[in-house]
Amino acid sequence: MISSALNPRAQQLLKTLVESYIHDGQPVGSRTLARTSKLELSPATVRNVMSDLEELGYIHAPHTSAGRIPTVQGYRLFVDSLLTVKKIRQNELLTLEAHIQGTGDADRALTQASSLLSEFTAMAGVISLPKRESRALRQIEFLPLSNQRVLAILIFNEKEVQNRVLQTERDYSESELQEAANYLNATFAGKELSEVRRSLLKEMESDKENLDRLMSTALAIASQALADEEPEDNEDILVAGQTNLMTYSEMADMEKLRQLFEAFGQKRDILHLLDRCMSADGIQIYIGEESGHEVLDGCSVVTAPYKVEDEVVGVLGVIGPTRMAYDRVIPIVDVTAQILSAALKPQQ
Amino acid sequence: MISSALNPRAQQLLKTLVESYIHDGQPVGSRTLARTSKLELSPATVRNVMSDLEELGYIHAPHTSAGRIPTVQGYRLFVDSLLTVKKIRQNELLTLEAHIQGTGDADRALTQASSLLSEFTAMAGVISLPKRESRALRQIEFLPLSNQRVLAILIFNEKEVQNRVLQTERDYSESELQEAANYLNATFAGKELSEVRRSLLKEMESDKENLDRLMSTALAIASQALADEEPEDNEDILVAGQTNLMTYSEMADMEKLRQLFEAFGQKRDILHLLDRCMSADGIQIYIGEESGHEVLDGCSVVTAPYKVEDEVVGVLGVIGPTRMAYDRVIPIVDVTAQILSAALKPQQ
DNA sequence: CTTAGCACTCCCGCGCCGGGAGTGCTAAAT
DNA sequence: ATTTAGCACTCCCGGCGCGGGAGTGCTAAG
Repeated sequence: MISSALNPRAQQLLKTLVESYIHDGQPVGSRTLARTSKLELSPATVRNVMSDLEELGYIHAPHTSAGRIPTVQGYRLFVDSLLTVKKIRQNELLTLEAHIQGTGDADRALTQASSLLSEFTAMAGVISLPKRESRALRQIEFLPLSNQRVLAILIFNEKEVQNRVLQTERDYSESELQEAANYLNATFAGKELSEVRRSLLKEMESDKENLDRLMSTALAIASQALADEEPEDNEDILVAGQTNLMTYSEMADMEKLRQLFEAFGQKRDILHLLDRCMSADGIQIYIGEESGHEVLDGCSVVTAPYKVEDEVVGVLGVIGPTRMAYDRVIPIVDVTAQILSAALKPQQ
Repeated sequence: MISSALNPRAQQLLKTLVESYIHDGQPVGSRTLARTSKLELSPATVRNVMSDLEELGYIHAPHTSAGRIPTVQGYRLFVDSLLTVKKIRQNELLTLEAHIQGTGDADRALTQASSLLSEFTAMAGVISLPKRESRALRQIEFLPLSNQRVLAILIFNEKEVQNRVLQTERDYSESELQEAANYLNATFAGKELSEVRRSLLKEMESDKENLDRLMSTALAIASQALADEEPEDNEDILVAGQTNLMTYSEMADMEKLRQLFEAFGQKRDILHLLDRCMSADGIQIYIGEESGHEVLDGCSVVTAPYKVEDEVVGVLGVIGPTRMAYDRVIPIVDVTAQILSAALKPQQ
């Protein structure tokens, strides 16, 4: 038995083993490993080291007489301290800049990011939509519809528009609504949404009796229009290139793949995972079971948060088989996050 | 050789054969067929008939000594003139009504329709979004943004809201925009979009010189705001439950399935197919290669158009393996289309 | 501690074989 | 003339055994 801290030679061998397995997907034996690693060792020596590595849980053999493949723990050690990441390719960098930074449209930038991630890695690209916290109400409009319904249009910040149909207790005339809107705009424009809600409530509480008709109308409708922020809508993700995953032999199990795709569709699980990555402020990697989600068994997730004005607002990344080219994927995810952050910087 | 019109007995046998194959997915032999069909015939007689059916191209044997399976032509004859469709199940009917008709929201009704189609058939549900032709402009609003950009909000019909960011030649003040909007609303509200565009152009042409500042502002911005209708946006489809397809053994070919999913993602091909179904005004079925799209090889598509005010505005349907329970699927698609049509009827 | 040698294990592809299912043909029966 | 029984034949499919190859663990020598 050997001390559980690995000596440099064992590390080097583990590194080459993982690289070799990632490269061609087959268990690596002592002979190949002896040849591939720069160390001048005989297969027999290598075998001894491999035996130790197995005992420590970094690699394991699928059966008695096959080579070894990395365990999750092995991958973990590999990405944490053995990996030498490559530089991102020049043309990839240029394409990312052109397609993400180029467009002024934030939504489009997100879509592009996810889609380019999937394209460059040949796996699935994911991105969580930015949480928009400080939404200043800029303007509010009401339009009467038939049957006691009112269309409310809310405009936030620069150019975010939201509209919803309200069911009201009676029909309102156009001018009535116009007045209400005018009042609300005068009172609340430029204020934070949460603040608006608060003062709205206060106002309704306090002056209950001596409200004039106009104000009571305005408040009644406004409170409904601003009621609960749509709960799920901003909790959302974009997935691109999921079909890429179908080309990997390790994803051949149709039923497991189905469940994975299902998870992409439901978005819930994936979203939770991405949310967890928000806290860390660099590259975050979940290998296989580490994610804690059954469906991601056999998959790894590489993510990086992206920021607006130095505050993390979302996460992007890729999902693919555990056996992925981390040395290429990591810089791609990293750079994409940076470029996206730059692209989302509010104009001047 | 037998006359190419099938005698009743051959038809009956073909019918039972297809039913049997659809039911358990295995080539049907003469013995089973003789037993299953209500006709009192010996396997030998059945074999003779089967031989004829094969010669006519309705069935074929995967290899010398397996039973027969229907060809595309066989399926075609089956659905065209042999099939006896079942009644839709009561609980399915109720669920459809509750979830599609129940909600007042048109968008939600479409999503529900597609998703219920997939749920009830255990295949993929598709629906093409309704083409909205007569879009009366109801109101138009402008808001100034930074850097010579203007946010235009267009409201159509009842409650359709659209917004776009315009790049203008100079900055406009809020009041300037307000005036322009007022003018436009007064002039064009309630008119057809196409008509608005036409008179807008005419006005710009004719009075070029003696326009006052207000009108020229209004026209300049409006022409841009209404410029080209977003070209692709309404050309869209919803797909639900594609993962269902992964459970069918006939979809086991991963690469083909990948291409199919890719087609769902691109939407182009599927959309074209659905568009073709718009013309027919009842159930439309494409079996296997009949669709003309390579990716749909081995798949069948069952569609029905849905209407608003007696005019076809879209198509819904399901996509699944050619070997599907047509007798159950057809009424489901049919009824769903009817319920959706009813649900989309403009209120009162 | 490293290495050569060696016996051993296990997978994998291959060919073989026998059973089962279903066919087509022929000749007899209706 | 159609239907049917009988029969030989074909083909798939699963199981089996076999040999080769790859890789291991152990032992003993360097």
